[in-house]
Amino acid sequence: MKKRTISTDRKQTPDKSNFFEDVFDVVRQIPKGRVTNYGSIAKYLGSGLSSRMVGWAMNASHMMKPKVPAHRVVNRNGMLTGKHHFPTPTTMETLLEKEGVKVISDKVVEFKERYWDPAVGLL
DNA sequence: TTCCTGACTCCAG
DNA sequence: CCTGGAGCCAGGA
Repeated sequence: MKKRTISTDRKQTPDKSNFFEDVFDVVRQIPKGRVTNYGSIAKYLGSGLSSRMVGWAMNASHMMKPKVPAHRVVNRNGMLTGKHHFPTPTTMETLLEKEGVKVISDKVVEFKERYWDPAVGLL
């Protein structure tokens, strides 16, 4: 097996892998009423992780405890690309609006102002 | 092991 | 402005 994946290689890890833990940890630190994008998280973790991996990790976030505020993570356009993966298609925007984030046409209003960069927030 | 898919992003046309 | 293709890493069949 040439391809040595983290989970297989580190199967001794208690959780799925350190990767999930890192992603969740960052997402959980997103301030209420703020949002971020996959690319920034990937870049913050940095190392070679791709944006897709972040979103992919979010897919497992639902079963994680404490629950991860995946609704605060959107794509670079501020569009709620992952809304379809929530219990209901309206869950994501509902949660966001409840936190004070307006969502119109599956997009975060004033995304640029609502944007929260992990590298800055965790500074 | 190889092939396919994915909650993304960037670059061209 | 919108669409398509390539790059990206990890997991499942």
